[in-house]
Amino acid sequence: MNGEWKARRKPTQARAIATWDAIVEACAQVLRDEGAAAVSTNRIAEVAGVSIGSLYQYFPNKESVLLALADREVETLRDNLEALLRVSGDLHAEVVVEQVIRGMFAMREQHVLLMRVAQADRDLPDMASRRVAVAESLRDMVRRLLARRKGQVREMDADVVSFVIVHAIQGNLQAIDGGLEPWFLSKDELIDEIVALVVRYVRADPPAG
Amino acid sequence: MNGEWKARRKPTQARAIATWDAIVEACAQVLRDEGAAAVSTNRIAEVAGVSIGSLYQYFPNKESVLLALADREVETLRDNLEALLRVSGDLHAEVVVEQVIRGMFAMREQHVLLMRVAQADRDLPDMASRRVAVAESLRDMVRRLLARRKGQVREMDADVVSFVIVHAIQGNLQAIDGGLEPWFLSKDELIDEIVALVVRYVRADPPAG
Amino acid sequence: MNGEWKARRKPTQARAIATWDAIVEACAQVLRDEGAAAVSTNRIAEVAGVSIGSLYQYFPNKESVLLALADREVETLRDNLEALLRVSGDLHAEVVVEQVIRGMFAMREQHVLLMRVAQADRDLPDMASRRVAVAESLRDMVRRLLARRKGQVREMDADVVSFVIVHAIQGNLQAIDGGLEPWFLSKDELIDEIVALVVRYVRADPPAG
Amino acid sequence: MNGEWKARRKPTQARAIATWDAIVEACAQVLRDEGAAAVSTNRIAEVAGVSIGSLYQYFPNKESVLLALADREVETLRDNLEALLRVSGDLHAEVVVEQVIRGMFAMREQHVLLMRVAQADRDLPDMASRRVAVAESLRDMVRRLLARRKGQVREMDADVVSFVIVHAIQGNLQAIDGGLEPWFLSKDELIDEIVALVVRYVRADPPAG
DNA sequence: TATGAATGAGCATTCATTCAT
DNA sequence: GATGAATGAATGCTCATTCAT
Repeated sequence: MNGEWKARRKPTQARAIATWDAIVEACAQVLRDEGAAAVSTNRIAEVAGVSIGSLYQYFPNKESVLLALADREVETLRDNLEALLRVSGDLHAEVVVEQVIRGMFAMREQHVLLMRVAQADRDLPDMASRRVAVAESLRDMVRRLLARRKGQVREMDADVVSFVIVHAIQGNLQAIDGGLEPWFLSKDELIDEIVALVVRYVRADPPAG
Repeated sequence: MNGEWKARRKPTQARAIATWDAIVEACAQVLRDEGAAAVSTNRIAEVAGVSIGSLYQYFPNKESVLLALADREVETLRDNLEALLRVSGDLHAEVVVEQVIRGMFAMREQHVLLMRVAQADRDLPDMASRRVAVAESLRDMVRRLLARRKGQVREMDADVVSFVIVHAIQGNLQAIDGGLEPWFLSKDELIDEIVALVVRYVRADPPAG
Repeated sequence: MNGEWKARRKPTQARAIATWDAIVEACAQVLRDEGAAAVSTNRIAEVAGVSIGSLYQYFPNKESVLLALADREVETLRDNLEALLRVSGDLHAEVVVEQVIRGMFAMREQHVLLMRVAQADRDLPDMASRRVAVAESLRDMVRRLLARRKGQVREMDADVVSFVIVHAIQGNLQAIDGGLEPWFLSKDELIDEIVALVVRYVRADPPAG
Repeated sequence: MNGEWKARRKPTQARAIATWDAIVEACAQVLRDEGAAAVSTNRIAEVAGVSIGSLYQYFPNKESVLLALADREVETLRDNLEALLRVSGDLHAEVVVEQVIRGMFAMREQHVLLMRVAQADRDLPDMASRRVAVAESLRDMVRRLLARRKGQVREMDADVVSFVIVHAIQGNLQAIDGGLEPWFLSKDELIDEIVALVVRYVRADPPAG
């Protein structure tokens, strides 16, 4: 172990960049196809088609490769969220909520990887900040969506509500790709139900009486 | 690796049972006190005060020990849930929801262990069934609580709703003990907010018009 | 690296002792026959006819093997010195000095090993104490020899004189087995000359005038 | 490994000489500041501010760099000795002996580096010749000092005596900077005592009777 | 039945050296 | 000539598992 969890340097020469990317991508691939337990520097180098020495030229240790992968995934997650926000326009709340959830769902499928990385080394201190980054990005998106619909939703603390929503959705999505998908519930039905959960949570209360 | 994930046998003789328990407890202890990375058969045997040979007399491999521990924890989780149900009586919905969430929260704190085991070897196929067992137990509790309050809640599919509720809660609790607890939200406030989420989700809709 | 430089434990079972000894002896052999650069845990285990795992069962790291070897050599050095003292009887100073030097010389030849170990890892902090132990043992022997010949030698500080003598001899012996043996000087002539050096150093001064 | 232990060539162009020197100096620096274990071609090149490729342009392998450094140090040692001889003039024997020892001592302190190099790779065959060179230089100096004082010293074989003297001194100096400096003896006292050793060794014998 | 000595595949990491640019 | 990306053999060490006693 080493104490440095950052990549030694993000190289600038073309060939070096290719190697760097190949290593991170190989890490992704191994994690995706062979599971967290199979992630070893030797395997990564092998899959990357690169010598073990090259791997250590760019990364001071195994953890730093995982961290680099996590950063890459956080990056693309953010891009996806921006795209989602851009298209969500001024649609009605229920529609947009469904869109968001479907979006998160799609992202999840696409980013199981990130979750695996994040969990793969939960003892690794710097991984925590990546988990925070993911949560923050999602929460930020929800906050902005709600802000655009001031009239349609009840008065509430945007920070709190967005936190609860994001993690309620995450919890349900996680249940599914953790293999907990139940026989009585299709993926689409589940999404409809989560929409109901969220919409009921934020919609304006009926006038008392 | 071995292909068998079950304990070789749950022994019946008194001394053998003691040994078996000591091993599982040692596994729990190491996991709790030294972290998932420290869990090794040699360490478990050492902490259990048992020779490595004895460990392998009762368990065919490392994974089976973790599985046995998971089973033990699932068992006590179920007991805790039963207790919760017994005391929840006929309280008003909001009160009981809060109770349930606090209960789940307490259990989580108490059962971090189970979560750690469950995650510790997510590649281990048989661990999935334990995760299912946990989810099922929780869902069952929620279903029974809702059933007792037919009048206070809207018409709905108990299976679906209990699924969504359990995982919405789980997602939020997970966020907290994953270190995502945000500055703007105390644990108690979060619980209040989850109560709101659930209550709004299940409460009878106001008459249209 | 590990921080522990001691053998994990000196075993008591017969088979275990045999393994322990085989490892230390293999270390000696590699050091003697293949040089300090060839000393690796894998090579030691191989030469010992033992698996690498067994080596690490008894020694926490490479350095501790070298240290154990150093201790073994210090031990036999002490035994040799005791023997030398026992036979030196009440011989005349010059004779006994020659004997001592020949003794040290013989030991040196026999203990090149110890010197190699001691130097092999001079960065290893605990090795220093072994070097001290060697020097102390030799000095102690000289001190005792001088004490027995009070009348034949001048008045002097035994600590100081024994220190100077031991290292003067060591320096010359070292020169030889460091490959510095010169064409103009046979080993025997050198010994005679060192005898002269020491005898002249300690003999009673002629009465002034 | 390569079989060639000499520098590929000592370059003649100004810029090339600068590079060559930078590499040797960097080697010295690493050895001095970071210890023998830290000496690697990559580190040397880095400290020299030179690419690893350039290092291998001038030196066929790592050992040749150490050898070049050893040569440089032998060179300055010789210069120092010449200076010492020049100033020693016609002083009385005891005074000059003390001066010599102090001189050797100072040189040792200054040339720990050389000793470290010499020891750093004692398996390297060509390093032996550098050790010989050091010994020869010192012996030569002693021989010349004695020659100038023919009348004050006894009849003796200059080669033999100078050899014994040099290594007797070396042995004692080595003891000190090997960390064997004892509580009962200050550095100055030790030097006084070595002076006594040498003076008694070479002084004319009293007339028999 | 219990013990613990022994095994060895496997992992993270280093470093001397080469060679395309 | 200089650069530095790339190589890969080798090293220290861990840990699940077996088996003789």
